[in-house]
Amino acid sequence: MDPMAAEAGGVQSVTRAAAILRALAEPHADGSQPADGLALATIAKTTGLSPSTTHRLLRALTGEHLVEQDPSSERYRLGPLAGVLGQGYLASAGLERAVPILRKLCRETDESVSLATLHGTTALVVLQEHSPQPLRVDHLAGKELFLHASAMGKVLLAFGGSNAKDAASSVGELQKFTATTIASQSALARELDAIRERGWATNEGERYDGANGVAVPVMASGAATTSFALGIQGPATRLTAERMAELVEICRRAASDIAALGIH
Amino acid sequence: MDPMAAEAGGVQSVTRAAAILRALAEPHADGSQPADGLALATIAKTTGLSPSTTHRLLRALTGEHLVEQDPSSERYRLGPLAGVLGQGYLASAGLERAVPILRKLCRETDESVSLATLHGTTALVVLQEHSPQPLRVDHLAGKELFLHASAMGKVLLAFGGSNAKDAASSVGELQKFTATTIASQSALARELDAIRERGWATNEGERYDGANGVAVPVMASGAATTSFALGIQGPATRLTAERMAELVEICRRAASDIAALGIH
DNA sequence: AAGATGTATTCCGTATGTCGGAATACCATT
DNA sequence: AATGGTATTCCGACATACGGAATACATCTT
Repeated sequence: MDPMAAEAGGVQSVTRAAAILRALAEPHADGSQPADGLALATIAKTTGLSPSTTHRLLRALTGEHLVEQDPSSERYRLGPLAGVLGQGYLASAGLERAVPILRKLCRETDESVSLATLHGTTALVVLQEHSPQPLRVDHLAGKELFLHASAMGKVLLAFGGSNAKDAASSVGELQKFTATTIASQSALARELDAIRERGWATNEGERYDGANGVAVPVMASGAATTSFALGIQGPATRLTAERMAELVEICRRAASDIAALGIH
Repeated sequence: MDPMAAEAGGVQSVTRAAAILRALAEPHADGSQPADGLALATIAKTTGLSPSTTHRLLRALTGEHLVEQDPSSERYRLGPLAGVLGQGYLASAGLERAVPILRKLCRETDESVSLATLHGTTALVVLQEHSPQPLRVDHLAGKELFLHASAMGKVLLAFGGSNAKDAASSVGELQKFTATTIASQSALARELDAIRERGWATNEGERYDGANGVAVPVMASGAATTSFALGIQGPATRLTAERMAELVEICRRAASDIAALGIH
């Protein structure tokens, strides 16, 4: 039906169900608040499905506990099986074993630490340890970051396996957030080359003013590519360019510890 | 096809996909190890689907990043979208806001603390804070506990809304794990009545010898039923019957703080 | 090395399960 | 009471997904 449906895949009823799940997982969209629960009509609109199809799929998903419906408000939200799958992902990717390493790095640096992986055209935060300090920069695990406007994203592009130009163009349009956001393909490609050269990336207020970060790839020794990046985030006041350069070493050590775990 | 298919629900292709996801999420089954990744044949066998159907569904799921396939071993495991959904569940249920409360309770008691909800015929651990002590009892978040052999499970049964007998019979067969495991419906029903009476439950080695626990319901003031239980777990040496009785009060306070958040 | 299992993967005609418009039921407003 | 906006159910037509069998591939066997 949808002119630009086509997509890759096999069973296009699973695809639709996945679209519904995605819609339920993201609170963003048009900037609305947490707004616990989505109405059927809302889901139908955002997924582009007919209300009756949406309802049928939701029934099936509810039966599987992937979705649950609030008895009073009739709104839908993700169900407990989604929670099980989330933990299952961490376990099956071997990521749980990385938690202690992140925690240690967090304690040693007193800043927020996170691990991200390439997910489609975004960097997905899969693990996160919060800085104990009151002023800090947090990504919630599960959050998707822009590849061109985050240290971890740029690392993933630089060490993703394709050359700088292809990687840069794979991101698509480069949304401009702040004065320092990289805005052109060519500038991004140059930045990626530099990152690959020295082995790490920084982000100085490219997404949010005052929020900096430094990231390194998680690579098995000898490997040339990776799909995980380890990063430290914090306020620009503490995470100055000099401090970030200092932190690279300890960060790199933690990354190689993680790589040694055989993360997938 | 399957004689006992029927099931509730609408779209029975989503049901099958969910079965596959469940299979990938659980490492248990016939006691096999972590065994990162499942082979197509294994998935087909455990779900009872034909290999070609399984493959088609897996293709669709892979396209949606709900599943990913290891390039070398060709085995399947859960993908990053599963991680996103897991976090989305916590967020949409409002559970993230409960984390600080669990953490506080954990610090105050020095024991592992967890929050569980009713999921089908099991108690699903949705949040968990680990005791800092080396000897401790941990449930991993995402783990499913037996309702009749855990303090949190018994609380969920006792305050789930149905009367003691119905609740007791809804569990089905009562698997016997240790000498203290409740083994008969009638004994369970009596226990549930007692729990409802005094407002909290304990578990003294009913699942694992030497592992005790105490749990209270998370109920909005005035409400009579709940679907969440807050529990403390620890070794029997530290968590004696007396100590558990003492902990009930602080535990109950934490539970009412959580209830005040408007958890769903 | 050539064969022989065990995989995952693709093909393709059939019929089964799914689609979505329209009718209904159910609440909240006004 | 009447009304607008929900979620939900029906049902016939169609397209989609089904699964047996054929293929491709890789890893053990002899």
